[in-house]
Formats: sequence, C-alpha cells, structure tokens
Amino acid sequence: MPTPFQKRVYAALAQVPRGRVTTYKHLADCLGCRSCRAVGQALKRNPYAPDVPCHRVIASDLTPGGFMGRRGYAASRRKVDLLAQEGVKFRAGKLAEPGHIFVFAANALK
DNA sequence: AGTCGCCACGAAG
DNA sequence: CTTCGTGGCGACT
Repeated sequence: MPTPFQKRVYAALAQVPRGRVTTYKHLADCLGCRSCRAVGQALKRNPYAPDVPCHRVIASDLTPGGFMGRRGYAASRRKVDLLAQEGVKFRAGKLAEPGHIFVFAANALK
C-alpha cells in the first residue's frame, strides 16, 4: 500500500542515476522531512521492492546502514555487490568513493 | 479513531 | 559510546 511519503522516497530515489547513491539525511531533507528514520523505515518495508533500489540509499556516515551492519551481513551483501556493479564500491564497510553520493537539487522534489 | 511501540538514522552529550 | 530528538507507519486498543 503506497503511502504518499513512500512515494516521495521512491520519486527521490528515482532521481538518483545508476552509479550514484544518496543518504537518508539528504533524502529526508529533500522530502522536507527532518527525520531520516522515517525514510529508512520506508525503505525497510520497501513495498515497491525491488522496483525501489533501496541499496542505493546509505547513511550520512557513508556506512550502508542496515544493509550489513544489522541483522546479518550476508542477507544484504548482494545489494552491496549490486552497487559494486554500478560502480559504487564499498571499502571496509564504507563507501569507497564519496563522490558517488548524489546530492539532490533541494527543490527538485517537494 | 486514538494511542503505543518500533525503525535500515542523526546529532548532541 | 550512550541518550535524546525526530517523523512516520504498523499493530493494538
């Protein structure tokens, strides 16, 4: 059941081209939301999966967040591997190249 | 319909 | 490292 908020997350994520990633904070800020948790939660549920590339969303600390640090690395390492295929390589559990972070236009989505 | 609890985070202490 | 703040959604009442 697509909630309006989740639609925004989906739309925002759709703005992220292949080979780029975004952070919860940037997403939340772009959505006009102050809580990145809400965004992360929406992705966790990800009712659109796999239409929504949740693996393209990482924490502001350049850490993949729940993708591997929680609930088991193996369960989501496929996503990280998928990112590697897009050029977004992780190093030591962190984003190898921060330049892959896609910064929203701030007013591109409202 | 109202309330409680939960969540893959972030920032502050 | 630990705790609080924050926003939204699911489940229970």
